Amino acid sequence: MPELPEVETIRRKLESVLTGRRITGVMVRDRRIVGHPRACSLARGIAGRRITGTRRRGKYLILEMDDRSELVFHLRLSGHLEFGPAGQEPRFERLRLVLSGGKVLSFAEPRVLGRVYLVGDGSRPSCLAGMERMGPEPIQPEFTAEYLAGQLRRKTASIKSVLLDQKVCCGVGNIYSDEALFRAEVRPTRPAGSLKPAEVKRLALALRAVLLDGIRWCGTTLGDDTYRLPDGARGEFQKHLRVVGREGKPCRRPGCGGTIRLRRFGNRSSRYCPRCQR
DNA sequence: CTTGTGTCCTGTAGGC
DNA sequence: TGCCTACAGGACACAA
Repeated sequence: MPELPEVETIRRKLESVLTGRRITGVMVRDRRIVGHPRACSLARGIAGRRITGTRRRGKYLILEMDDRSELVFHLRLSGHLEFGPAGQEPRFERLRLVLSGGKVLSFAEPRVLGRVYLVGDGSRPSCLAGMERMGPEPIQPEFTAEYLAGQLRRKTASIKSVLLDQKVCCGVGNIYSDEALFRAEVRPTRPAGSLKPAEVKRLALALRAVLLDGIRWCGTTLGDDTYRLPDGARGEFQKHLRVVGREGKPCRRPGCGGTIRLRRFGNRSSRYCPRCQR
């Protein structure tokens, strides 16, 4: 699932190949993926524009246009962006941008949960309010142990669900929250407000470290599903996961001897080592 | 405000 | 073989 490291990897790959290219054609193949404005307005609005750069905010990927408008993608669970020559469009393609130089950027999304938005200079549609309210990037210096402690204070919800709250730490999803909690030796079911200062500090550092590792290894491609780089390549971070995808296997911490457990609470699954996460 | 639950979506895996 | 159900889960609406 595309989380911060996956979206950042996609952004870095697209930055070099998209910047300077003009959008010569737009094909909305499924209008349900257009979040704002209407499909026809979005198509009209970006046709003929030149892409001047890319940005990322949390799990949102933003293409900057020469008229200061922005094309904003959210890949949700199964969305991916594919860049390549015309004529090689992927399965489940929902939006196609035909680009100068004979290239195509395809937004493919089997589950139709992902969205694309066109945001004009200054205008802020209410459907993107979530992006406006988003907390700091966990890989930026302002994401400190003190900040995190303030966010966790007096909260009774599980630390796992608080980590998934984009207002607290944006870009974190199910995979990287489990991995960060393992590295910090904190059990996902712990009430957020019950973490001791040392645990909060470990968690802030672990979040940062695991997200940077994820970027370093170009994201996580589990099995054959979903996440790929824009050229179809796989990420490599799945080789370095310590709990995700390791249910029933021995804990990797030297001398631990525990077995990684899978537990469902709320309506999502968590993996953790019951021996070293307390 | 906080917290938990349901909903959107559809392909795929697994059971029988 | 083929049908059916559970599951994957990010964001948000909504209820308590």
